[in-house]
Amino acid sequence: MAVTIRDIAKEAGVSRGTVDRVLHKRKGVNEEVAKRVQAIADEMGFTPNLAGKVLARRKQPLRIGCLLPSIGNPFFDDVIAGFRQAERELSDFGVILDITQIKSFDLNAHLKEIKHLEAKHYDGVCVTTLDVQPVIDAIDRIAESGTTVVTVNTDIDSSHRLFYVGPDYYLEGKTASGLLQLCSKTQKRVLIVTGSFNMKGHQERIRGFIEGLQEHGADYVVIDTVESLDDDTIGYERTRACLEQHEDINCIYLTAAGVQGACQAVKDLGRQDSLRIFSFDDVPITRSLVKEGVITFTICQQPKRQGYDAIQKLFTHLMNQQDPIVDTITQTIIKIRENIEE
Amino acid sequence: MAVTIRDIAKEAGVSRGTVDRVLHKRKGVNEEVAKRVQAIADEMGFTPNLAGKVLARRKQPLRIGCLLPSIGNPFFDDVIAGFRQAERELSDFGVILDITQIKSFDLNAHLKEIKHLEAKHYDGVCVTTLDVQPVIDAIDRIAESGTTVVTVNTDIDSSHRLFYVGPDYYLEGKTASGLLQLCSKTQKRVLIVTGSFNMKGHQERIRGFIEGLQEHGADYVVIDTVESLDDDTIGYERTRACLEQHEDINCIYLTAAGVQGACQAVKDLGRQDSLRIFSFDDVPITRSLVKEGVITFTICQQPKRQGYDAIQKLFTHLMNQQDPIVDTITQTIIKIRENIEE
DNA sequence: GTGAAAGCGCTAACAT
DNA sequence: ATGTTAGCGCTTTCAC
Repeated sequence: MAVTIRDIAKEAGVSRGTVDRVLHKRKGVNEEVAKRVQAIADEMGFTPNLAGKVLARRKQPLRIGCLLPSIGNPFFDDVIAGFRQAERELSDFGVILDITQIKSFDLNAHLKEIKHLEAKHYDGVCVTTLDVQPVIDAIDRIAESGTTVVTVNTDIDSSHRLFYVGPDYYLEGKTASGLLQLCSKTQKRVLIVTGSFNMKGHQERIRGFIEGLQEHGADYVVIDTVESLDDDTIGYERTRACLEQHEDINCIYLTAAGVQGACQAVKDLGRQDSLRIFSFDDVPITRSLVKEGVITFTICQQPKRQGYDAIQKLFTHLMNQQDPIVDTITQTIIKIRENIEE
Repeated sequence: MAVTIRDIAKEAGVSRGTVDRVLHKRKGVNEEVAKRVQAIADEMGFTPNLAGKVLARRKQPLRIGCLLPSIGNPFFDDVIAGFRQAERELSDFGVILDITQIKSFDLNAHLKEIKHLEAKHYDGVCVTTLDVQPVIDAIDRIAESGTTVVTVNTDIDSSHRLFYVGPDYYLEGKTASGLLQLCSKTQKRVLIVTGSFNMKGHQERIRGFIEGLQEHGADYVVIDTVESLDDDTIGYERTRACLEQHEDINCIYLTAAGVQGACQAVKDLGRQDSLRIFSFDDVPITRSLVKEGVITFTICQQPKRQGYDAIQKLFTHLMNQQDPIVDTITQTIIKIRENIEE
């Protein structure tokens, strides 16, 4: 049977109240006594019982605020599903989630919502946001106010976020390069359609891809790299223009959204049989294009797990089951027609 | 704030004890009263609080017995890791796991250990065992004695197991066929090295593979299908014999263990560059062969998740948070050199 | 057949 | 500075 606060109290010859004070490093305890109690607790291998803790502080629910740039971006549906599952499982433990969704990557929108988060004084905060200085400053302010901050899906360069849960974008790119190498014998003539040159994740996917090809000693040439700005119309036009100009392109590497547009250009030009197309993530549009056989591989990052794990880990931390705090890098998942869901 | 037993009691004008009796369908309650209380509970949307339950029944820990044919089979290390993680997370809730490991697939060993499981009268039991009639009967006996039985990794054809957590072996095979199709242009001349014709999982992997090739309209021929009996020496000899006899084999499909032996034969004959090798699972030997570039793809099934989810779901059920009971089919994960761990 | 009370481990408010 | 107590939601025991 596990050690309880009672056991420690008896062993130390003090009351449970005192033990509680010591364990929470609250003051108002004689130093001698505190030391002795702590020593006994350590020695007996005390770990507080979660059920007991939860029940005791049930009137003050644990409030967690989330922020996602998810409006209009179906990728985040799965992250939210993960949030919701964690919330359901933790609802008996008094956890309440507030999810704020904003549209895309507008700096001011992010700053404004982060201000709101700060004002709400959450116990914990879980965000996907922009990795730029003003945002970092705003985040750090929240952290300093006593709220635990964690990042999901996209990390920010802040010493104050407790941990990150998300993919390794570089590895995703490298994995794409490995697959291309396996399924093509001839020279690879690649068109890269990226989302934005300003998005670190997109850039990392390109870097991993290129460096992977180089490590393989692959015979490749990048014909062009264009931005879709995550927009189908732009994706369509730029892809089409490139394909028309370069008859010999045999691979399209799509690092972000705009997939539907790019693939439509391929179809309109009747080139789908002479092209290997790589994309990222498993959203309705990529899924159906994979099933159609237009996209060969789509490389995924366990978005639901990201949401779920981020909240679970945050909860665990807030209940101070102090395990070592490490980032969680989700797996790089290769999906083809056969192993994509449904 | 969530509805509690107290709320119901007050609303119904009875004591908490009575409400508890009704909710547990224990007798000793006037039928009229029972009906009314139940109606009120339903109406108010009562769901019992996990923390409260756990704490109340803390003197009788929840005992779960596990059985795995894992001795000498590193695959199960991850399943066990999943068990252990779940056990750690649930230890505050009074969960205790007993893991029994046996060597391989000897019928009598399985029967003997299942007898032991029965004698222990666990609250729940989680097994990987043989899908044959004597075992099924033994399992059903446990289930009828009031213990909840679930299967992990390999299902059994028993109406009494509550749910199954594990892979879809057929889909794994199909995924392999899809990959082969993608990375080979010429006629596929395949050697199948399976574990045992008696193992349903291995057979399903073959069936999925073949049917997948057929659906693709692939140009293929299965040169031979041999058993390794999960043994490296046998795997070596039979693979070598086949390869020597058939110079034109260009693909080896390894459905089970014996991988090291088979690959050694390939190496000894200097054929690794002219062969695509597919294997299953991410164990030390497949992992190192993938990294070496000998195995191209290894197709995995989230073994750690299997162990973790099986215990978590079992726990949830035993605490009668009655969600709908469905099997959990783990994902089919493609690993290549780039995205395999480490 | 039903109510009342104790207790699981912990925290917080109150008392000394 | 320390001890005592009530109470979180639930189960169980005991009393009526």
